[in-house]
Amino acid sequence: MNKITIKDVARASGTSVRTVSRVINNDPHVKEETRRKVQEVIEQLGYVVNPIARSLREKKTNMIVVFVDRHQGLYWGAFHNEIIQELHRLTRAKGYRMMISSSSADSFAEDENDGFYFLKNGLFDGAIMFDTKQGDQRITYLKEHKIPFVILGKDKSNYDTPYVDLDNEYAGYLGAQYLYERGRRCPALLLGDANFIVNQERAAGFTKFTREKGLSCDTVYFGITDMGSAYRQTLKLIEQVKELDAIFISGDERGLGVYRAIQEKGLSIPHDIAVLGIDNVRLSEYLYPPLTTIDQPKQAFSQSAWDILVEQMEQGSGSVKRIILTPTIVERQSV
Amino acid sequence: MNKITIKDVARASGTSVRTVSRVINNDPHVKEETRRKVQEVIEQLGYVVNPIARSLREKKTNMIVVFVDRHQGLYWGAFHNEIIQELHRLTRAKGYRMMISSSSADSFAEDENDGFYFLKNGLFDGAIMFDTKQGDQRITYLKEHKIPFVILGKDKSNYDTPYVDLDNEYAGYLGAQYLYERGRRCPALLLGDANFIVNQERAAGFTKFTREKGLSCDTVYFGITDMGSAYRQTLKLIEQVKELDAIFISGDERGLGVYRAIQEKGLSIPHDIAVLGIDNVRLSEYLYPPLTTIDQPKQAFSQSAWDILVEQMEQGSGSVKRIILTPTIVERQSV
DNA sequence: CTGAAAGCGCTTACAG
DNA sequence: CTGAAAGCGCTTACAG
Repeated sequence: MNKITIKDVARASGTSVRTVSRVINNDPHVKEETRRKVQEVIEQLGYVVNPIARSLREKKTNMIVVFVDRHQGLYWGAFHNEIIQELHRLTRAKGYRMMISSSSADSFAEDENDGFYFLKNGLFDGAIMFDTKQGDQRITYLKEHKIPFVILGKDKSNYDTPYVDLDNEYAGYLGAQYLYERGRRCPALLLGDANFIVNQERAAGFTKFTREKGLSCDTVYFGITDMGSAYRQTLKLIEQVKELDAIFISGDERGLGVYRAIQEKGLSIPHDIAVLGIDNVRLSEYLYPPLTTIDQPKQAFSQSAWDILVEQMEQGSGSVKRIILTPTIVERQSV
Repeated sequence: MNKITIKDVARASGTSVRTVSRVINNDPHVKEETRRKVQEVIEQLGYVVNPIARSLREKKTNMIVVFVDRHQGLYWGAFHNEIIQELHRLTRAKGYRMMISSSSADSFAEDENDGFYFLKNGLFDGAIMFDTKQGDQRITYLKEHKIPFVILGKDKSNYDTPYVDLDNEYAGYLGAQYLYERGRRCPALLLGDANFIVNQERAAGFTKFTREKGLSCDTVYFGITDMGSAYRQTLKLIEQVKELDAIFISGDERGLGVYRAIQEKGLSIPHDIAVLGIDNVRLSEYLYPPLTTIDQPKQAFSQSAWDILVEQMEQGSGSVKRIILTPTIVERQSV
């Protein structure tokens, strides 16, 4: 641990703490000669400012958190990964630092261990939240305490929370429609945890379309949270529903499970059963056959979220903004 | 931002700051009545301790970082993901908090934006480092400043750095041997960045075996850092080397690329070309056919690293420990 | 069992 | 252009 403080620098350079602070912070009101002298000493002593002391004083840490929840035992998947990468770039460019911590809608209140704890105490200037749930208490907290934040996802419980999200209902609708136009009449939709808003919306859009067309096959399955359950559910579906001709899987990574099940049964994609994903992560392209999927524009997602957050942090709240991105299909060879 | 401080609590409860501090920290020397009173006020005011002030005073933050470097544009893959998950569990159980930040061997020195910056200034009590390189300057820094750390990987430049690593040379050897025993005589090894020690070792082990057996096919390719390059390299290999009968791919995720290339060429796994991975992450099981791979014991990895780190943080340096884990093969159906 | 006070390492009105 | 001093919110010898 470094022990040299601003005081040591002041002493060694024959100036005062105030002056050293000035040069550290690039205040122009310092004589060139003094500045050089101080800088020399800083170099020599290997002084670095203590961000903790600075934060205590400034009430600002220049750090933001992104919260992720656990998914099927893992903290995040390929989609989170790509967003986080983008966010990293963005925050750095603005002189902020970003950390990742885990936090869950369910445990935030009492759990001193939930990463949300940090936020309560001002360790961060703002937060980006993945994986919020219906009626998420954390959102209430953030709003009450006027802490800058933005949700990656949707908030149905409040009108005045900033978020950026895919139009998930449309994604469900679009997927069903795309499959239908390609002649599929008996699609099944596989979805994650029913408590996440995103899944409810995708289900709604999907069902909306199948009802419009009066399809008798319009089953949606929740709780498909990982490759394993996708695999097992697909196997079961193949055995039980004779007319099955398409699987619409929420989350391309989980698509691996459905691919394996179909291929193991000696069936062919897309000839016997078409597969359509949602996400368009890097691996989607390397499934065989390459996966046709609904794109979530990762770049736009990150950029929008960051813009919304920065605005709050730098000019106080202001007007709250919500951004809804429209999904598009990336055609490859699985449908 | 919360504005209630320990002073407010003291005033409102008719006690002193000292006493409030005592109850916050569960000091037994407080009259039961006083404690209750204080706790009531804390509840009522919604007071939470400010960890920044506490850290400044205590010179200890109870936070640790895990550093990850960028890989082919992404910050981490499935393997990192699983380790990080374990680490999360472990740190929480001990009352520490863990954050993830990005840092690279190349940019740490000047780059104020490199996550390593935090460490220099005492924001963390210790560090867990992924992705160190040969002659990594960060290690020198950590040692000089006596900051607790542990490497997930190896350090060839120093004798006295704590790390936990897979026996990567043996992993390379074992893979070649396994393939050989199953009748494969012309394997190719696909590896990531040649600057990472792990890749050099795997190459060495592989070559050691092929030389022992006098195989004429013993090519190793570096720079296969993602699914895309694995895909392209495999395609090229199939076209150019007629006898090719096995691909040994470092990193199961990249295996997706080799699978696609082989299947696209109308070849069959393992009949025409066997595929062997290293990692054993969750998705390995869902490739089709399920991937035979060399296991990295994630649980042992995390537990060992954590133990080493905690020991340093809690009882000062002490003796430095290095742990080498022995890889084993997980047989599935791709060889 | 309880309190007054110093100090952790900074920044910033306020003077000069 | 430069400095002495207060204060950010805690913890902890030191007294009592």
